[in-house]
Amino acid sequence: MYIDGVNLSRLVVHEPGESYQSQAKINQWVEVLVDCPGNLGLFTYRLPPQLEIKPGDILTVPFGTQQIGGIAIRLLTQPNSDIPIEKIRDVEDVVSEGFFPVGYWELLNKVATYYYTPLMQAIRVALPPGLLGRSQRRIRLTTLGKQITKHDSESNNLLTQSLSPAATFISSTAQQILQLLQAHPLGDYSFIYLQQKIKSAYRGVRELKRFGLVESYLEPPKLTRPKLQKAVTLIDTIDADLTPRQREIIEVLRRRGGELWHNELLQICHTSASVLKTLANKGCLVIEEREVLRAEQGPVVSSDRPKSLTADQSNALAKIQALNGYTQVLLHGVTGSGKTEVYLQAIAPLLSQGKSALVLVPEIGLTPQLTDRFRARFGSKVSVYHSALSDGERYDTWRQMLTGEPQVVIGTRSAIFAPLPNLGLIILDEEHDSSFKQDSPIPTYHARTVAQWRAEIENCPLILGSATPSLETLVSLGNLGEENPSSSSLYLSLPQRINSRPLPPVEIVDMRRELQEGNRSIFSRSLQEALHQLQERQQQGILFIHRRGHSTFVSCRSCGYVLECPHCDVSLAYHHTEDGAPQLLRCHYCNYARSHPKFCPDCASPYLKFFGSGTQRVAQELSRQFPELKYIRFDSDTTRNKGAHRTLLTRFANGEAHLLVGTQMLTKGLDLPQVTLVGVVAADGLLHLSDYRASERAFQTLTQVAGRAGRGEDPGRVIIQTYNTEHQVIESVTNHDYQSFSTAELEQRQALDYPPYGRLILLRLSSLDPIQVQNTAQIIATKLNTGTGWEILGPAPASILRVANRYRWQILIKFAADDLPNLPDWEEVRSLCPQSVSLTIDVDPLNIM
DNA sequence: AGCACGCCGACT
DNA sequence: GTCGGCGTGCTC
Repeated sequence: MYIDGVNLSRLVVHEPGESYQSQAKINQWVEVLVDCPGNLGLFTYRLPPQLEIKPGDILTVPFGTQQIGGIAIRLLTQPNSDIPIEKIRDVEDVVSEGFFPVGYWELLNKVATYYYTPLMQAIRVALPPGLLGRSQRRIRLTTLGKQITKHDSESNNLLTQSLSPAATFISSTAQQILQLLQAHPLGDYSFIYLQQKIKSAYRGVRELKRFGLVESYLEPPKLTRPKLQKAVTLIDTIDADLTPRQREIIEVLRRRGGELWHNELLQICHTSASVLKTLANKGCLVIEEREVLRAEQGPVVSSDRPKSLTADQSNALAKIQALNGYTQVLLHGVTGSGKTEVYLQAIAPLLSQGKSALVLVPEIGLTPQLTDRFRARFGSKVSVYHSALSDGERYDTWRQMLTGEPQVVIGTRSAIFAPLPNLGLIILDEEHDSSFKQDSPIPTYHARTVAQWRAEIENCPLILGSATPSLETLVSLGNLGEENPSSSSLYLSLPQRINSRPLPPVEIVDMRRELQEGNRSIFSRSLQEALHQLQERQQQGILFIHRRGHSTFVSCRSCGYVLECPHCDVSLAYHHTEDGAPQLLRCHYCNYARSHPKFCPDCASPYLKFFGSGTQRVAQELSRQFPELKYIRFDSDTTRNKGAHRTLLTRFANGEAHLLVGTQMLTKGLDLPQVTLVGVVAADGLLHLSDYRASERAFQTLTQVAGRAGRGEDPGRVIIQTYNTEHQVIESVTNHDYQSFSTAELEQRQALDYPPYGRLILLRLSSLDPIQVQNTAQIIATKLNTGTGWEILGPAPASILRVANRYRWQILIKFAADDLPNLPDWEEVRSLCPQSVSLTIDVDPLNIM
């Protein structure tokens, strides 16, 4: 971990002592890990007598001219002698007493060390947003500043002359600022904003301040706080002297159980707050603020009971329940084999033992079905935690976890840091999914890796579930054949679908032959026939397309000009919004959008044509060829709004459409029993990606999407269209043969020392200056080449050199997985970067394009 | 990150 | 000589 001067890698938050009361008087100082990007280690603060602090508490402290967040690390009986005592300032406030248990702190330290991230950054991912505050300097007009008119300041005919003899004129900078502030309804902007908007605003503001036209003030940090609501509680009083109206209210309150929310009571009794206040003053009831939880409201689901298990499922469950302490379990179950039921039944006994369980899923929005099933089984013990929640919801759910009530938390990757004190089990569902890896910002952690550490620290089992396990997981289990009781890993297999349903047969269609034989449609004859059949029999299916949008690019037929994003080196994709709405071209990298030009910007020809086939294009083609067929588009364009996934899936489940047309999202754990047909429009986009993981990803995606077919009563059928029928991945997918795929792929990885046999660290460099990044990349690579124990690949420009106007280069460091070499000194590497070049160290990168 | 200070080139 | 740019260092 790089933090100047202080080695924080073994930093320990002292456990909250029992003899806390007596300590409070002695410990007048506290060392604080402060939330400032410079990472300066620990700062000492004085503890004002009215505050009580335990190590691990989240604080607000003064820092320079501002107030910022920090974590109390340890209490001191006397301050460090090397800082002058008069420099020590008082802690401002305690934000949260949610202390970190010892094991949790160890986990965060491990994340910081392994991912070469300042500890504070690791803490940031673990905390809900809005706990670590930061004050902001703002500038506002004074009463005088509001009175001064534009004309006054421009003509320098001043009012100001009467204010200050020095004020002979106002500089143009100051005038601009004044005008900007006067345009604002409240005459109030943040200092930062003014600085961005107007050059050298700092001097202008100082000038205006001298004239008394503006003032600057420090806005205290905006923190997420518990939501409070007034509650009314009945106090049993014998004969109070009450009016009939007051008696009536007391009676209502008594009938409702003696407790109601203040506003509820007002509404029921059609009365006013003053009446309640009077009653409170008479001692008949108490009005107090109470904390209410802002938790995401799940839909009402009818409760269910444990289902009976197949022989494989019960075997797996028995093995899991026999576990004692940390074990990594791979639950390798084919699509539709009932992994979720195993999870549910593994969790149930834990809850009654007073323990909690953590369930991680790739993307929560995509799996309303999964959360519904958990809610049906465990009711209100289930809470959901992910970044799409509002800050308040996240904060409250987080605080609720700290209570230690036995519960089930379902969440996305950041939920691996859920502060559950008594964890009995961690489950990663669809563990192969790449969304468990964070690309940016740092720490670039993988939830699976962190889950392994956490399970080890908490000494509880970790279940990794997948139909297509990642090669990392497969290899980390060691030799699968043998049962090794002393080993801390376990392989469990569910090779059969539930109710003995067969895996769907997979048909490969050679699109080259289709073309040769005169079919120029994007649908092969086989798929066309299947779609007709779907319509005739009123069955349902899924059509998988590798990319969203309408077409991959737009180009001119006359001169070949391709419309590109002005900020990135990619072509713009055409997005069809609605009929009649303006046509949009959009960049998938920076979200730049422009209207579709009528004429070629280069040669003015009106013949602009769309190429490639995204979801929209396929959907259009469907409407043309199958006008009777009803479909629902399911991709990130149509599911952007909150709850859209659920709505679309419900509509599909209600039989409102024959087809679900969509992208990657369709592969992630959808359980739609009525789906009989799965079509893959073109597998080729998946097969030909230029990184070493392309095959693995293609195999996983195709197997998963194929696995959506035939999960119900009716048998399924899968049609995959490709120009590359001989590809090894295609063959493995056709035969549902994970074994042959993994064996072949692992051989290749081993030959090239790629993960899981070797390890990678990717240095990503970016800058607005194309020359400077390239040079820096070269300098760093040269420097790294002088070291030993690793291999350097690159420097190379990123496959899309420019994104959002930043030029990107990268260097890949490859080394053996088992013996950790003396890795380069990152501080030294960082020091080779000029100010304008930013460097990110991505440990175990998944995305190296 | 902010926000100082302090050094240097381009003007009055 | 001052103004206004920006590079450097500090924050308990």
